[in-house]
Amino acid sequence: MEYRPSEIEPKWRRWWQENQIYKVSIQHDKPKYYILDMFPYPSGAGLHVGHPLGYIASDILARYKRLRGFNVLHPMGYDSFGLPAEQYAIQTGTHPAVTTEQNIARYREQLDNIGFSFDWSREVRTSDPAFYRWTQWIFMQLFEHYYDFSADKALPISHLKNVFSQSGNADIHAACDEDTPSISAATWNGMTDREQQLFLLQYRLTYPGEAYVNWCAALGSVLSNDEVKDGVSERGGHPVTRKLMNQWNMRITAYANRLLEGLDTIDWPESIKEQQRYWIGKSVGASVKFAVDNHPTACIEVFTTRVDTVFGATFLVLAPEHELVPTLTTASQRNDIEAYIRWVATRSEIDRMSETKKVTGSFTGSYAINPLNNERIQIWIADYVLAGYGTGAVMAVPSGDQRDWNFATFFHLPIVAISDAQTDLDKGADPTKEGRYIQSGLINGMTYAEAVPTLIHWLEENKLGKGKTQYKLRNAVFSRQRYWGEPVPVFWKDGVPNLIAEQDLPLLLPEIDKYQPTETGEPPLGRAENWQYQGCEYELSTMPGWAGSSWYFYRYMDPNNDGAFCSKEALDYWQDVDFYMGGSEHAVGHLLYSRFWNQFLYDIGKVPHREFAKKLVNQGMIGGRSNFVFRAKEQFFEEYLLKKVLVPFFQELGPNVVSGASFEEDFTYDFTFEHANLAIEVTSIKQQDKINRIRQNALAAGKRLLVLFTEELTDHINEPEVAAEKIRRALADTAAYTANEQEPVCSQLYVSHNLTQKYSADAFTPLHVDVNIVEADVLNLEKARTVNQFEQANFKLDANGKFTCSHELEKMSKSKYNVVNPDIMVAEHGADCFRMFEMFLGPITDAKPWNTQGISGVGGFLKKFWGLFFDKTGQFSVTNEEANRDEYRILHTCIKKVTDDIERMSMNTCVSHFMIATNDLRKLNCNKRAVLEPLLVMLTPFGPHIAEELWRMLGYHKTICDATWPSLVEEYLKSDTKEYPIQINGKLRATISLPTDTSAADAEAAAMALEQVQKWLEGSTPKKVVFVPGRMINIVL
RNA sequence: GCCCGGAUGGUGAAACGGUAGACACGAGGGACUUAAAAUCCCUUGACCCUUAAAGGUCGUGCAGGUUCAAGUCCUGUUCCGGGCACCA
Repeated sequence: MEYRPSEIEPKWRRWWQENQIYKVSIQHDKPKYYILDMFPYPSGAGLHVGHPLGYIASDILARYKRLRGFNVLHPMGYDSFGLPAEQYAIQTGTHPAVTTEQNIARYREQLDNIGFSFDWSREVRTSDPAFYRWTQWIFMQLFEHYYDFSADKALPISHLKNVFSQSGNADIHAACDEDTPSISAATWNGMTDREQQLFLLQYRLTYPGEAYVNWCAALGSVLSNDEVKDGVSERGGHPVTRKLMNQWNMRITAYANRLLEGLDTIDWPESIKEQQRYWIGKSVGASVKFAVDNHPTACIEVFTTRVDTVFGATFLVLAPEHELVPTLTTASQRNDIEAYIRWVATRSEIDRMSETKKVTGSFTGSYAINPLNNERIQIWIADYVLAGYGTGAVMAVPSGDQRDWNFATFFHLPIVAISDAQTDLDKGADPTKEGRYIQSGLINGMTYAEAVPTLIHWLEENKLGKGKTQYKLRNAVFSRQRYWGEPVPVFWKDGVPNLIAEQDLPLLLPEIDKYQPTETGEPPLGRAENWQYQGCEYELSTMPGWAGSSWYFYRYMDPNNDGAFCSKEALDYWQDVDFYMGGSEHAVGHLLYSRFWNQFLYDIGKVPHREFAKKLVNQGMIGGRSNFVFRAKEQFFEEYLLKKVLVPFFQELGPNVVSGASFEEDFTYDFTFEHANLAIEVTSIKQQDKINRIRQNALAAGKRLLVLFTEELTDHINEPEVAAEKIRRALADTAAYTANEQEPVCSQLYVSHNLTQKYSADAFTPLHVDVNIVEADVLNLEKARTVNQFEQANFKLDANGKFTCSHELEKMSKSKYNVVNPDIMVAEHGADCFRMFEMFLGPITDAKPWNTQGISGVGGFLKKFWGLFFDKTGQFSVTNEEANRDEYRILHTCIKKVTDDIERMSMNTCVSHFMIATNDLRKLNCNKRAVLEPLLVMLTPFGPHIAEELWRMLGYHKTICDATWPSLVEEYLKSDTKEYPIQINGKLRATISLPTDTSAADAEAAAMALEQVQKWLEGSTPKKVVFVPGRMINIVL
């Protein structure tokens, strides 16, 4: 029986579905394993071959874990709120829900084709009210909580109210707005309810506040930074202004430290963790207050991460915008300072950012007092200090900071060494933390670790500073002025936001007439009629894309629960994600925000772990690989004529044939036969104007003219004698003008890429060709003929009868004709082949271009594997005979390698191991159940369809998905002998077969006895012989 | 400028510090066939030497180092990709 994936694959997919093979439920007698893929946004373009890369890898892991006895949760769903559907709605009026539904149907069809083991009964969609009801519910919990630094967790607002009424906010150590005033209990108790509510907003974990946004009036929307290019919108080029808007925010900064520390507890790629660390941007340091000489009330506060270098601070630098600058500028310096400030004002942000070499600055004339040593140091301003960051002032330590060193050197300011480990201070700064401090007052002789706490203690004692931690992380804007998102469950009363009652959830997205902002600039929800809560206005903004994706992984555990986002029972069993697969582009968006929400849900006792995903793997992106065909230009035909057709004429007629200096001159001819007074012109039949002109030209010059159409040359491209014959006839003829009377068949000629080198580069136009009609850079002519582009084309094939294309790596995009739909791959090669091929491409984490070159190798493997189960006549033939040692060795080698490699997600090498085992077993003609059956079980995660089919043939009636992963018997891997490599000075010179238990002395003796070794020894005695048992022998001369 | 990756045959790639290039594609040669397809077998890093057998030199971006032994570890450097941008 032949292997026919197109027959067996749909059959088993149907059977799996009908028998609910992938439906999972809580099973307390089995360990759980939760494997999650980042869910896709269902875009209109459908799935391309880049998407399934991660899905296939996680599916292999899921099926593998199931075979190993785990109860595997492996769900899929859709992040179905999003901008593209809304933009389509604005253009066409189609409700985004409709578009989304269609796109989801298409995604589902494509996903189903690949044979994934998703439990579709658990599908979630973020735009489903049954889902977003709980997104809204979590929002409400955030609103009802604040972050208490003393408890180091979120606590209910009601607790905060109690404390306020007892003792004000003096003793509350909580995350709140920067400018929150201190209040006493009396003040709090004296407030009206409205005043109290407004005051509490400064503490809530989600709160409305003013924020600057990129407002584009023409598009009626807020744009992200990268949608704004050069001050105008990327789409349409409309003006964009900074607009202050009332926006909901998430107080993620409250969790900055926990988000940072949590990174150390999870097995995520280091690069993702680094990006998150950088984003959070924790700097531990100290603030130091500098008094100013002659200005008793002024005080300059700086933040430094290197307080240990304070004795090396030889000047201060303020941002030009710093509020103290006018005060500190002395009369004599005023002109300079003002000129400098004016100059800075003319410089754009870009100028300021790109300038890194030139040192600029200006001295204010004032001096600060270093509080540690009472030295008078100059106060400068410079544009490298930013007003918006920290305090807008830095202490400059030229011996420890290169930028400060540059500044000091340029302006001849003092450079003071502070550590005995600093070197080469005349050449540059040395930021070392090694050594012991010198010229550093109270920390002289100390190490870094001793100096920092000493200094901070001293600063705090003298009230001249304190230890301080800063974060770069800002609170996250949560509002979007859009329609297609979750409504915020808030109504406004008296300028105070209030939550709607929990039993009124979900707050449904209202129907509106148009998906654009209102005429008054309110979000689209402002168009909804009679959309009010108890007579009050609802919040009109919606939630951002990351709202639903910040917690969806819990919904899969209990997708249909309408009493909770997830039941306690489900959470107790499934706990958290064991393995999360997705793209690294979500490094700080989704992956940071979902960690934040999870930490919060943990604080309020709703989820069991601080981190929701133990392990994360990023799959690499798949780029497009474009193919090009080469269309012949006129120059090609001229060169062709010269090389292929005119050669015999040269031999016959010698120098009487002349070719035009440049083929494209209007007033010379392509070729001339002087003796016969005949000119030849090569051109397209479409160039009637040109033909007429040349014809008149020839007439006037008294020359006879032969016009060869490129199209007729194309018709007979492989028969140069046709054209040659024509020239011969023209030479013998007397007619003044000759051209073809027949209409040529072909209009264009395409030349195989490997032939194009014989011609000049100008002879062709490279054109994108749809990669779906190209196999391994060879154009499939049959398919090509059905494409418009090639309807009237002729193809010049290479010597092997093939038409080759060139290739280039580009982004995968429709316009480049390099988008590959997985459906096509599945239709052509089968889902199992497609799955294994994607894995065979290389390590899962590597970015790589899509290239189907090589897929035939995987197809060939599957055929061979299938063939192991059949005899020569095509009859299914598997025997129950006992397997021999060689056969078992092949099997168990494969078990070991595949098991190890799946565990470390090295799917590409797994495929290789299957190939090796199959090749080896074929050589032995092994068709024994004892070997083939375990091998088949191992193949199941990779090729589930072929595995299920052969499993039935082996006589089983239940699915192979519940078979048992074979266990390794080490005994079979042992062999009696080992082929030892023998190295001389580390270079391989010979090999020798020795028993595995050979002693070092015996091995050495055996090696030394070898003729090849003796040759290298030349009678001398080796200095040393290294013997690594089971590895190698190295003889050192 | 800073941070993080990467660099191995014609191609995708393998390789616990221990026989570099497994496995596969492509290419070349051969078998089967009336022929083609399919299938199977052999060769395939570069170079040198040789009738052959065999042998040698070089080789994992480049230059050093550690080691009996380096694609792998260390230092420096070049190029490519990604991220961030004067963040104190």
